[in-house]
Amino acid sequence: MSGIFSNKCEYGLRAAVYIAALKKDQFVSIRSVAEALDISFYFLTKVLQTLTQANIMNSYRGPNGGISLSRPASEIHLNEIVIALEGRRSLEGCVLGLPECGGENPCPLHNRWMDIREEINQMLGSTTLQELADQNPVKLENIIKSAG
Amino acid sequence: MSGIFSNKCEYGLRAAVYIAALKKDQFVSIRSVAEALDISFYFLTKVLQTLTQANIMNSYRGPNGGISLSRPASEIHLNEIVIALEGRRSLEGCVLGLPECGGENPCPLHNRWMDIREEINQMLGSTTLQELADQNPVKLENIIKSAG
DNA sequence: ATAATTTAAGACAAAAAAGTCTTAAATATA
DNA sequence: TATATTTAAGACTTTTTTGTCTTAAATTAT
Repeated sequence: MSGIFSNKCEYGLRAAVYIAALKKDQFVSIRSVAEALDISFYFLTKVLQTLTQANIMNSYRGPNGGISLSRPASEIHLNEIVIALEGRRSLEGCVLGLPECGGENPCPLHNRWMDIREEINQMLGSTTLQELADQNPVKLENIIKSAG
Repeated sequence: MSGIFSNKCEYGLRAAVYIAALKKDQFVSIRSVAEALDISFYFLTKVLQTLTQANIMNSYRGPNGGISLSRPASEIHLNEIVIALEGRRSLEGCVLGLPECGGENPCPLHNRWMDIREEINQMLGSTTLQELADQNPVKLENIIKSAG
């Protein structure tokens, strides 16, 4: 009974927004992110490794190492993060899970779901980390631990 | 890496639409539904038990027993099925999984996601099994096994 | 009554997701 | 060079989801 996305994906999105909001041009340690967001350090490490492999983040080892966005926050869209962590199926698949479902072979919910899927993809594909990082500070604070 | 809903929920939706489309006023055996939809009989039994407990279906044991919709298909909305099988959080929760997120305490994605959540709830809350069952037969056939 | 059919309930098993830990590799600094 | 710091990789454990099976209960028909 989790949310619409997996924990992995929720954590990845939260971490990405957090890092973007720091507006720091050095590496940020995963440990500090994990503590700020109240996420298991070990698990977050795995999640961010995936984002690094997907070329969304950069990592650097050693003292003063950590992770950073691989590009300006204005060039990272949320759908990249979701696809890296959740897979394409979550954004492109049939609601009923039918692999054959598509334009010429629509399931009973196909058309109705298409509209929603479009909206989701539109939103995630057009929203950048920059936009989220530039929001009202109240909204940003709500992803960090002290808010909970 | 599954779809937007769990397997349980996908199966429940497919079975409900299938049963509605049969337009049969007797009980339909779970076994026949499982075969038609190519879903494990055992697992489907569990899923439909949940829908029966949620008062969406009726069941009856013994020869000629099986399951049926507990109400006219025109009075069963998709959101009921999703809530019964997937939980309220999937339709009402924060995209980032933050329990505190809400109107006065919005996460960075809150407003954007609200719009989409609204659409999803609107669609699922207004679409009935009847409407899906009355669609173009091609769409209906695509939930059954022979289509795969 | 007896046997056959069908769902209910609960135990059980397998697979996937979530989370933890250890060791290795890279890097910086003393 | 030696030590400390930090991510990478992979083993491992726990929890949840998914799927299977067995037995019980309800019901029908013989």
